[in-house]
Amino acid sequence: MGSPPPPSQSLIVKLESIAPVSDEERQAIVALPMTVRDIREDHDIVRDQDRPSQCCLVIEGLACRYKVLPGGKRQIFSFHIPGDIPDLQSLHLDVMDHNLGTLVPCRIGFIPHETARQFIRAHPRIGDIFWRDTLIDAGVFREWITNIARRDSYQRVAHLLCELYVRLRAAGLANGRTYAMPITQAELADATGMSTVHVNRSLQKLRGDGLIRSGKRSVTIEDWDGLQAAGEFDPTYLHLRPQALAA
Amino acid sequence: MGSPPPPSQSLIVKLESIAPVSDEERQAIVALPMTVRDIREDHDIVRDQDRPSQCCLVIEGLACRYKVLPGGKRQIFSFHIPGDIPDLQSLHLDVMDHNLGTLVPCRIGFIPHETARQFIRAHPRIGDIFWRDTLIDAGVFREWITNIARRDSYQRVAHLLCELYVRLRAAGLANGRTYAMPITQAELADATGMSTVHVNRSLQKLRGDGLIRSGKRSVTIEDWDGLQAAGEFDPTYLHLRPQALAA
DNA sequence: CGCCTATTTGATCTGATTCAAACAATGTGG
DNA sequence: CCACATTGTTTGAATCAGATCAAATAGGCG
Repeated sequence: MGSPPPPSQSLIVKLESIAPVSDEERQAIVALPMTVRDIREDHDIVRDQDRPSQCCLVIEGLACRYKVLPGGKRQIFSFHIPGDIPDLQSLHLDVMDHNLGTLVPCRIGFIPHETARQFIRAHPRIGDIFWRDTLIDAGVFREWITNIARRDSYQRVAHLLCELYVRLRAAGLANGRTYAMPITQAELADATGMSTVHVNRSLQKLRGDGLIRSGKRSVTIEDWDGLQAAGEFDPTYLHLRPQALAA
Repeated sequence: MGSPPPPSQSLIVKLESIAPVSDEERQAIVALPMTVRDIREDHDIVRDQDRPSQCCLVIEGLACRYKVLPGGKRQIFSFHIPGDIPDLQSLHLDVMDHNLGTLVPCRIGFIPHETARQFIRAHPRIGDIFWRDTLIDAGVFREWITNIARRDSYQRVAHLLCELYVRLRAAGLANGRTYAMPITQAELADATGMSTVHVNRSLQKLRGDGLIRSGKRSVTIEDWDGLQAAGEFDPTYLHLRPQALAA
């Protein structure tokens, strides 16, 4: 029913989840020119050492930032859902220090740096929201440091599931207590610094404890309070506005 | 000889290490009004949950960002040397999601948010450098994630020592291959997600392997190539300008 | 149906933690 | 200037969480 939402709809929802956006600004975002491209699963969008000339907006799908170490091990730094601009940093840091890749088939919008810069100049308040967004990113990284360094495997996985849930809910992408999670256990392992085997056992324990149910590429939270407690999860670091947090 | 440098001198050096700064901008920075205060060792400058109304510049000393977990464990996210503005983020994120504290007696400059905002408006290019700086912060966090999640204790400590060295050198605070490191092993443990005991043993091994010498609150790098190799250290993620990197 | 990828299970091994105590360095007050 | 307290470093022994290795099972899908 009705025409499909413009590609920038998810971006508007995202920005509104972290700061107020005026009508005029909303319209400017809708008018923001971008090239939309579909990218297949497990494909790099931007690579370590690249010097991107555009930013990319996740319109549909799921992406992640990661790095591959000399020994071949992979570390995932963050997952990116529709509305995220994972390489906003390339506006100010010319050379990439990590990769950005898809986890599932994605629809990605590309915005040339020059366009983005003009846009920020014309709408400085949105520029500030962008800055704010990159600062939240940094907060997420700090939380991941804490998670990996100081929590045991069970807590780690619980925490990650909480984060995904709250972010997806704020983006309007959760269905009650259920959300799509097309992430393999190997990828969860690369994100949490654990082995696949142990991710599996931790998930089993979370299920056994009645905190979650996990089916085919999706998760249902059975006991939200319990899951938060298990992961010592406190969403403050996501700096979401109250309405996005409650959602 | 001559008068002491103005408190903003370290800030200028820092900004120049990550982007070019014009004469006019340099003068504006020197003129930037700030309140200077000496803060004693092991004291919090800003606390988790605070809503700061000013940013702080490390003029002298060493500070760190950290969080304390429910169980009482502490995680250190970053060390901050003269020239750093560790809570620049508070300009855009009203509530703190971590603490900022001193590790040694520090001289700190406080710049009211309103002043900083006006300054950025008047000197947008410096605003961009500030943004860039917070993006580099995020890069450092990512590297710490990698370090903690994917490297063993020996590598972790080596990597951290490399990072400190390169940053201090870029700030003009290294003396050849020697630099002040008034960080206890317990603090190194809190930064690397290890136990004090193991930090100690890793340091001993680094010494035994002839990579470093460490004396009273200082470190001397005996074998720079070896130390970098041991820690898989690659300074790209610090996004320093070539001249600052070479220093 | 058969191939490929993802999940699950079991057994073993190890890097790092924990606990406990000695030792060294530094500072403090008498 | 020394006794004492305090904080940081070092050492040893026991233990454990999680990695690793290996193999079985379960889903998707062409």
